[in-house]
Amino acid sequence: MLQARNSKRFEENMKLKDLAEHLQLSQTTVSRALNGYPEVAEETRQRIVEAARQFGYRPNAAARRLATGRTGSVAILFPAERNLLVDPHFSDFLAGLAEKFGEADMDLSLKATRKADELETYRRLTTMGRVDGFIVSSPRSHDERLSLLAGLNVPFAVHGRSQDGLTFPFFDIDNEGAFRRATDLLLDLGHERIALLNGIRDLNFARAREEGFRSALAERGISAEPELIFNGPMVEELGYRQTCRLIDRPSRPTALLAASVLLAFGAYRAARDRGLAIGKDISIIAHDDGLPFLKAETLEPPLAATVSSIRNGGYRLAEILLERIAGKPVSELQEIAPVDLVFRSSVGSARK
Amino acid sequence: MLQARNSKRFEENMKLKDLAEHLQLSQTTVSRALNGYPEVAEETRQRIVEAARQFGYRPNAAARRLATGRTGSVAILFPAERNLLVDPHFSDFLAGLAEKFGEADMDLSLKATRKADELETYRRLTTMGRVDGFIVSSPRSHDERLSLLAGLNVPFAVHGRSQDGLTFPFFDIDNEGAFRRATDLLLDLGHERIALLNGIRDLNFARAREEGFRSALAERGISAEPELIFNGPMVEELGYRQTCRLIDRPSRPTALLAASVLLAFGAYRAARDRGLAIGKDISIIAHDDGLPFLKAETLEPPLAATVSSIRNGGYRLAEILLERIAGKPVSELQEIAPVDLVFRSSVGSARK
DNA sequence: GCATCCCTTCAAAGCGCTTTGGATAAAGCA
DNA sequence: TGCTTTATCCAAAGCGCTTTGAAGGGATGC
Repeated sequence: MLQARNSKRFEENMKLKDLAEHLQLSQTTVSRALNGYPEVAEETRQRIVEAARQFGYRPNAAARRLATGRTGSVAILFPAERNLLVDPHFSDFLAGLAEKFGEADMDLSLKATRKADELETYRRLTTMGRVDGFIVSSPRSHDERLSLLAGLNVPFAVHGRSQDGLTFPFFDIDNEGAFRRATDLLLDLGHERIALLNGIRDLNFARAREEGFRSALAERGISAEPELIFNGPMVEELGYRQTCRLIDRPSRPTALLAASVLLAFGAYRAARDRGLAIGKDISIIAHDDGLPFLKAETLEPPLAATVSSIRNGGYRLAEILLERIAGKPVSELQEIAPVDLVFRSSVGSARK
Repeated sequence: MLQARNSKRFEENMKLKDLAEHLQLSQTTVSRALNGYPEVAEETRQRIVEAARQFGYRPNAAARRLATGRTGSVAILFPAERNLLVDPHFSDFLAGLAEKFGEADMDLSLKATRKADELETYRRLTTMGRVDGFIVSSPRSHDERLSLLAGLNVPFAVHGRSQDGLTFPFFDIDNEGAFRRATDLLLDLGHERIALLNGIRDLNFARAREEGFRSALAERGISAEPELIFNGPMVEELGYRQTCRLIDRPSRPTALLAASVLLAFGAYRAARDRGLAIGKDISIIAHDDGLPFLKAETLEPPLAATVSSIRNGGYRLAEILLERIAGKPVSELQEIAPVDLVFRSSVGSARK
């Protein structure tokens, strides 16, 4: 707790007061001129702006924060245990956030918290007034973070949705529709034993994708076989292992739906290992988040996919949070982006 | 520029003044008690701490910042163009930073800036008093960020070093030594045509690694062939492509030194494609940053490596910056971590 | 000509904390 | 006992901005 006293900052910069004195104007006028308020004569404003530029004057952030109550920063928390940062989906999403917040000159602060401290951290950051809002990523179908934040009455925006009937700003893609259509495509091509390699079960996007998958099957009177559905982290390794397992079954699936290109990449490796021709012996289709280092279209054969850039998602969600902070009503800040389905040669008709 | 007036924050929280009044004490005493200063009677402190806990009092961050001059936040800038966040080396490093700064309750703020704005952003954040310090990553051998920051007189800590003879706090690993020893090992095993798959040329760590490589060769009277040295981003794809190129040369190298497990992973794929037995027909050794999803020891065959966790590096560098901010002299904040060399079966003796 | 308005500008009051420079009372010392 | 220390606590002065409430002066309206 003990803190060093008397730790004044670097060299002294020019202050508003100094600038005002130099210009023979009041601080009020200078402040207003610089912040774009209308009650300043245009000529005066010019003078002020010019002088500020010349002296390199910059308003002190802490003082401004205290006076306005706005912090100019938002936070995103993530579990320190799960190595989320290393998940390229998350990183790419972060990149989108950082880009937009950078443009808006807002600080995006990253917080690793242990699971046990997470809710308390939201509470603490809020009541200390350390942030203007939060980005929440990877919501679970039932997620206590959301009700907490709603209760704290602090702006937040969610990457995805939840199932607990709360109302909040979010950006999501049409996961259910995407997977329904992808499944439909496979069904149209005559596939009936279709496997699903999905994300971690609790996460809402995985639930939605499974729902889309199931409902497409159900419409044709097919019920999903539990053994053909896998839930887990979306990494190459698991795509490989699960696909091996599936291929080695007595009645192997003829098609495979993967929740990430990473999983599909593993599936490709497994198929090759087992000597199966992708697009012929086994069809593979995946959701493509647009990860820059693993492009669906450059795989061999090119991978059919439902596509939606997760990085753009981050960018858009940042905009949503900014608008929320600016006071726009929640009802106007709920966005569901459609997902394209791109047909490529990794899928073909079922060989009976 | 125009900003909404009158945007007061969420519900009102208890303030220091309220707490002091309730306790019938002065703000001074309450503040001191809570911040661990000695001039408060222990009994009084107990009362204060208890009351604070009970009312859920939290000091307002902006007010504290203004009063102390400390912001409680540090920033790391990265180029928006290069998709650095998606580089797993960077992400893992970030994870280490986030962990330590989280423990210290410091905000770590991520800033994507365009190359052209980068220096100006450092300047702006500093003079506005928005940060207590900076983390600088991936220094180039000659890096203008370092001289700028030194001139701004703001604390910063560098992940790596540079060649321009500046003095600053840093954490680095012994890149040169690591690669010298790895090269020595290969030479001891009889290899003479050794290739180097390295990182981007401008980056200082790549320079150091090449230096280590060259000096080991030079000691045995061998001079490095330029065609056997590759510089570029450390991704699987390039490891694959470059290794293919090397193998297809008339006199192919018998050993390969890679600056990342990702590059080595690509090299493995290339060797397999070309029907070469790793550890026999071609020896491969890499630097292992400890990326959690790609473990050198689980590759087939296990990959020999110089190892040093980049995540721990991030953690340690965060400590260094914190100590710098707390006033510790630069000379005590320069750390070069040794690198272990782990022998595994991906290297074997040269077949003549 | 006088009252009314608008356009500019200003002085001063916060924002909620930390910290300086005492003041008071109790304790130590001679 | 009288005086210096020491241990506690306090009032008030910032920190550097934004914003409220007012005022001065020229233009307008009748």
